[in-house]
Amino acid sequence: MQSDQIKQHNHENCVTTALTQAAQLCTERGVQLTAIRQQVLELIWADHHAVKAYDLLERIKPLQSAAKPATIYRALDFLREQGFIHRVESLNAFIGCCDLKTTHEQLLLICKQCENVEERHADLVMQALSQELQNANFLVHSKAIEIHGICGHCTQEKNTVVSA
Amino acid sequence: MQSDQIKQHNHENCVTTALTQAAQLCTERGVQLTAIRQQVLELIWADHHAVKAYDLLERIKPLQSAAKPATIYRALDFLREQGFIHRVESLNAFIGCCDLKTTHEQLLLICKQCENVEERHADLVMQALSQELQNANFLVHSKAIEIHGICGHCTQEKNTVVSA
DNA sequence: CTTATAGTTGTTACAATATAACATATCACA
DNA sequence: TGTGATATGTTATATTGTAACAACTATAAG
Repeated sequence: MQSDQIKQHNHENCVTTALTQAAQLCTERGVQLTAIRQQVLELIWADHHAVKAYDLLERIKPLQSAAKPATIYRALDFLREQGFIHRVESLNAFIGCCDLKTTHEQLLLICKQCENVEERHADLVMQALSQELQNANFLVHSKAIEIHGICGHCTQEKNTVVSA
Repeated sequence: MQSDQIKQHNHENCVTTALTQAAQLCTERGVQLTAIRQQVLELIWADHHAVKAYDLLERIKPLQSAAKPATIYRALDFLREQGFIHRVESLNAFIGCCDLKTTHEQLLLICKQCENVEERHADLVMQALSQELQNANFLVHSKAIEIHGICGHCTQEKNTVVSA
């Protein structure tokens, strides 16, 4: 409902771009973007919400009537390995990665109200974080940085107050 | 095994401090640190690893033979509400909070090898993050910042290299 | 004291999330 | 066209977490 107002972007672009880039990267890497994998990726990109594995399972059944949990989890594993999606740890859910070209470890802003998940590079945060980890002599394998709250669009809806 | 070497601190202090402070805060707040809740908190503080709910269930059974999943999850809910423990989202597990006095949202460094979880304030990171969130006009409710990798102690064990 | 009430725990059942293991099918290239 | 690697089908089960309602306990007001 209110999430429609948030889509001030042409979401078709997101989907098309994501799928095109994924297909291209798979070719480059010599891995297979099979029908199932592509369908799962498309379903994840249906909107900017995080999607749960069993929801994906329900949604893919019209296309893949034999689909079982393993079907979905395997596709998700593949898509994650290839860096096409993120797992949102604090939601047990998955979102499409907006930026297949550059880095992968980003800030996720998760709106409790419209449920949209926004990915941000947040270079300064990442820089400070790298420094901190270096100080700690900690060798990073992966990062999960997930912030829950209310996004700008949703606060504006209620308050009609725009801060700077 | 190797985690023993990491304990270059007297862990008794951690436990005692945590339990004493928790008891005191409960009194101040007029909430009850019941036997079950205290036992769960103690079990969580057994070491600096994140503990899973069903492991806690097994461990508490000698003390509370009637314990069921709900027993544990209720205690965990209470301890979290009071800020005595953190949930580690990316592990579906729980750790004791080292700092009951000040802020709560800290950096968690999770070692894949010794499985210790270190909590860090990382003020500069948090500062940069606050700025980023303000820029995004995002109203924070909670943060999960979890870094997986190899901790300083474990890398030293292998390499005998100490960086600065 | 005693009794009302909020808070806590007991108990059963089940929902939601995820993986293991092995059989079968398909792809991609020699 | 056969062969090894990759992907999928299938069954079963492990793991994590909640719902709902009954029974008990602490506490504090009368």
